[in-house]
Amino acid sequence: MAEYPFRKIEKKWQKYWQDEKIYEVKNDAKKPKYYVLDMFPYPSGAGLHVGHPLGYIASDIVARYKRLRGFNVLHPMGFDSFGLPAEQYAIQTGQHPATTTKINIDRYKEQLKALGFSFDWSREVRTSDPSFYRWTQWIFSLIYDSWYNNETNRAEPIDALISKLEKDGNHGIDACCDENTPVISSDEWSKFSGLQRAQFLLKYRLAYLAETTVNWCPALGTVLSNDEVKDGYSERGGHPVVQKKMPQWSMRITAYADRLLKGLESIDWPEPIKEMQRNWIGKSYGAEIDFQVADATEKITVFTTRIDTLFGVTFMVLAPESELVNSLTTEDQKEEVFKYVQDAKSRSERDRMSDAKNVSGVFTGSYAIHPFTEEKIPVYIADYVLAGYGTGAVMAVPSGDQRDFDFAKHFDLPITIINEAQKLSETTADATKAGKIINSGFLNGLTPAEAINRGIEEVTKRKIGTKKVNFKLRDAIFGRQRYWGEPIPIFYEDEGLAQLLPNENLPLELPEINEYLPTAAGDPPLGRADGWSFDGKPYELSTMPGWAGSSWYFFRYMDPHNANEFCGKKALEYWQDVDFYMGGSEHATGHLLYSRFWTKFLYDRGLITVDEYAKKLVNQGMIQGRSSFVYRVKGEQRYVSAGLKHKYDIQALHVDVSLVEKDVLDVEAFKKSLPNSSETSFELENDKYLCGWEIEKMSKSKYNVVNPDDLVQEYGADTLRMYEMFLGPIEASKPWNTNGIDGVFKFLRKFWNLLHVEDTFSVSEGEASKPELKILHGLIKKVAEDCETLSLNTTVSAFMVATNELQKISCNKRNILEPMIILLSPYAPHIAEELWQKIGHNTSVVDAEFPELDDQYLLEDTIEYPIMVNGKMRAKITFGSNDDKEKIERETLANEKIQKWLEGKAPKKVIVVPKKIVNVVV
RNA sequence: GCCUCGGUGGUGGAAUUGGUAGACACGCAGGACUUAAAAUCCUGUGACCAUUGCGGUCGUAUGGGUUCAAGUCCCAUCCGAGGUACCA
Repeated sequence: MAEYPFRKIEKKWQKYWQDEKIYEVKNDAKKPKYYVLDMFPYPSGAGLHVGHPLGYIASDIVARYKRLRGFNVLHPMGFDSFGLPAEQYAIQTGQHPATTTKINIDRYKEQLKALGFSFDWSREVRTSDPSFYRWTQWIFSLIYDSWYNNETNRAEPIDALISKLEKDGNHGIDACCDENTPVISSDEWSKFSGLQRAQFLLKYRLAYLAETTVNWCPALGTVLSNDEVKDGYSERGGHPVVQKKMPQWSMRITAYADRLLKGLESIDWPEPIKEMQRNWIGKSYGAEIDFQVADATEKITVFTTRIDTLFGVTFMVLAPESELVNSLTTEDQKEEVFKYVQDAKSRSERDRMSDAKNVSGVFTGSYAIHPFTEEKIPVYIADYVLAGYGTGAVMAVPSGDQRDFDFAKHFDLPITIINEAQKLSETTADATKAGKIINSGFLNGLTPAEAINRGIEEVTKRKIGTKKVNFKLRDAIFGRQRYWGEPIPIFYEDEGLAQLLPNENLPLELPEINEYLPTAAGDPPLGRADGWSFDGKPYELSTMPGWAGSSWYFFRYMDPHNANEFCGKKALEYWQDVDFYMGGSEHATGHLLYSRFWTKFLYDRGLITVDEYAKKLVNQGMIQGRSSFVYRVKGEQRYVSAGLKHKYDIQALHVDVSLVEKDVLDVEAFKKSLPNSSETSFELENDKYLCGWEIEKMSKSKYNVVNPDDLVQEYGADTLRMYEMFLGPIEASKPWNTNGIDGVFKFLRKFWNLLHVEDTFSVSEGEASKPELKILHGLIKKVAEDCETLSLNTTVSAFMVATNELQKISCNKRNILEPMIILLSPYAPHIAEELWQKIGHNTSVVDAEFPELDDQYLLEDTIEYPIMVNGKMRAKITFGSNDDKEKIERETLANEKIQKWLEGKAPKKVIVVPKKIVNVVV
C-alpha cells in the first residue's frame, strides 16, 4: 500500500488556494447567496486548542457543500480584538495592547490556515481596527440620535421627537423613556435652556447617560454588564463585583424587550438558547396595585403576577433602596432601619447572595391598609426584595410564596390560606393554582385564573391598580473604564453637556498613553491622554464594551472595504442575513442578544432589510480536556501506577498529556521533566506505568491542552478535520481523546490507495457496475442529507463503509471515484484537491458540481416482509423486484408466501402486520 | 429550587423516528506476513448458557404502563450536564 503524502499535499494546496485567491467571493447577484458565519474569536495569547476548530470545521463543511450546490457562499473570518486580557497583559508588561493583539492574530491566522478552511481572508475584519470601529462609533451616534416611539413601535430620529415636543410637549407621547420623565407642555419646552433640553432628551435617547446602579469590579477598575457577572464575580478574572451608583452610558435595550422576545419565534435557533433569552428578558404579566399607607398620604405600589392571592396578603415589604423607606420609617424604628439599610448597602452582591437563606428584615413602624379588607398590615424592609425589579415593593402572601412564608415565620406574622388546594407544612408554602379561591371576599369560589382576571377588573374599576407587564431585562451599561476599547464619540461642553462628535470627525482614534492604569484621580486610563479633547472640549473617558463591535460585524463582512458606509446598500440587498451561524452557547444572553438588538435598531432606521440577522444558529459543544494523573506516595519520590494507588497514601498530580499515550506514561520522558530524577522510583503494573484520568476544562494549568498543530503535523489537517467530526454530534460536549484518530487516518490512506497502484496514480475507464453505482449513490444521498441536517459524524462512517466496499471489489473506476472525490472535498479538501487534479482537472474542486443523485440505484431489488408469530417477529421473507406495477401483486403474493411458510408450523395465532407491508416503499 | 437537554458494550458513538439494538471507529483477543518487532492485512468481540446441530436466555439508568412490536410513546423514581436564581 502506498503512503499518503499528506504533508506535501496540504502545503501545496494551501499555497495554491492563497495564490490563486480560490476562496475570494464576489457580491455576484447572478448566483443565489448563502452566508455561513462563525463567531469570530478573541485572539488570546494561548493560541488555538483542538476545541476551537470544532465549529469552524463543521461550518466549513457546510460552506463547501453549499458551494458545490451552486451557491455563492460568503464564509468570512475576523477577530474580536478589543478586550480585557490584552489590556491586563499591557498593564503588566507595558506592551501596547495593539502589539500583542497583532502577534496573537498572526498566530491564529497561521493555525487556521493550516486547517484548510475556505475563509475569504480578503474580507477579514478586526474590531480594533479604526477602519472598522469608525462604523461602530457611527452606529453608536445613530443610536444616540434615536428614540423609541411606542406608537409606531420602532426607533425614530430624535428630531421627530423634538418637533413633537415643540408642537405639543410630551403629553400623549407613548415612548420608551426614563421612568421619572415629567410631563411638559410645548410652552415649557420652548422655555428650556439648551442644557435643560439636552438633559430632557437624554431621557428618551436610546443611548443615554444616566446615574445608574452598576456592577462595579474594583479589581478590574471598571463596570460590567449583567451578563459579564457570574455569581457575583467577574466573568473575566473572577474578581468580586459590588453595586455602585455612577453616571454611565447605557443602551435602552428594554425598549426592544417585546420584539426581542417575539423575534425568537421566527428564527431557527436551538431551543435552549431561545429559552435562555426568554428567561433573561423575563416577561411577566400581572398588575400593579396601590396600598394606602395608614395615617399618611403615601401609597405603596406593588407588582404582582398573582392578584388571585390578594386576600392572602398579611404584610408588605420594601427593598432597602426604596425611596419610600425614609418617609415610612417611624421615629421609634429610625435607628434600626438606618442600620439595616446601611448594612444592605455595604454588602456586595456576592455577600447578599450567599446569605440568601438567612431571613433578615426590619419593621418600618408603618402600616398599610389592605384595599379590600381594610385591615392594617405592617410594612417591613428586607433585602430579598429587589429595588430594580417591579416597583421595589411587594405585597407578601406567606401562604403562597416561599420567601414570604419564611419571612412570616421568622417575624411571627399571620399566614392566611386563600386556596382550598393549598397544603402548607411547617416549612413550606404552596403556590398552587389548582383549587378554588377561599377566604377572599368577592374572589371566593373562582379558580385562580378567573380570580386574576376578576381581580384586575376590580382594582381597575376602583382606580387603585392596573394591568401591567414587567420585564427582567435591564438596560445595557455601555461604558467601560478601560483603555482597549472603542472610544465613545462624545465630548462635553463647559456646563457638562454631552455632545456627539460630528460624523466627519470619525473615527475617533484611541490616543497613545504612557500607562494602562486609571489616573491618580481615579479617572479611566483615557484620562492620561494628552489633548484628549475636541477643540479643547474634553472627550468621554470611558470606552465601549466588548459586545459593541460584535453586535454588527456580520454586516461588515458583506462589504468590508467600504470607506463611505458601514455596508453598501447593494451588498446588503444581496447578502441580506446570515443563513448559518455557528458558535458557542455561552453567548446566549450576551452577544446573541445584543446583536439582535442592534439589528432591530438598524432595521428601524432603514439601514438594513432584515430585523433578525441569523436565520439558523447551531451551537457546537465544548471540547473538554482529558487530564492525566500520576500518583506520588506522600513524602517520597516514588510514583505508583494507577492500579496500585489504593495501597498507599498518595497524592494525585497532573501530568502533561503529551507524555502519556493510551494512559501509559512515558516514564523516561517524565523522569527528565523532574528536578531530581535519579532519586525517583516507579512502581509499575505489567511493566507499564498507568495514569489515572479525569475530564476537565481544557487549560494550560491542567496540562491537558491538545494543540491542533501537533496533530496536523502528525496526521494532517484532513485527518484532524474528519476526526473532529467523527467524534460525535456537533452539538454535544465531549472530552477530547486522540485514541481513535488512527481509524480516520487509515480511511484517508485507503481512499488515496483506491486511486493508486503502489505510488502511481491509476484509475480505469470502464463502465460502472450496478453494485458500484449503488455504493456511490448511497453516499451521495448520505452526504447531502447529513450536510443539510449537520449529522456530520455519521457521514464519516459512511465514507469508511463505502471505501471498504469499493476496495473489496477492487473498484478504481473513474465514473465512481470522480464523484466520490467531490463528495469528500468538503470534509478533506486537501486530498480531494490533489486527487481532483490527478484525475485530470485543472480547476479547483470547489468549482465542481455536487454529483446528482439517481434514486434508481438505491432501490432494493428485494423486499423483506416480516412474519409475526405469537407477537414476535420470527422471520422475513425476501422476494420480488421493485417495480411499481408489481406492487399490488406482490402484496398478495406476500400473504400467500407467508401462508405457505407457515404450513406445517401449526401456529396458534398469526398476525400479519398490514401497516408494515403497506408501508414498504417501492 | 426552577428551566432545558441527556443516561445505549471496555470506550467514542449508530439506530431511516414504533419494526431483528449495538452501524462505524477505538480498544482487546486470535491468526497471516516477519529471524523478531513495528507497520499492514484477515477473523472474532454486549452478557450468560450451548458451542460434535446451524441455537437459547437476558439485555438501551430503575420500576410500572400502552402496543402484535418500545432505546424510541406515557407515568413515577434515580443519576449526570448546561442555564438561571430572592424577578414578587
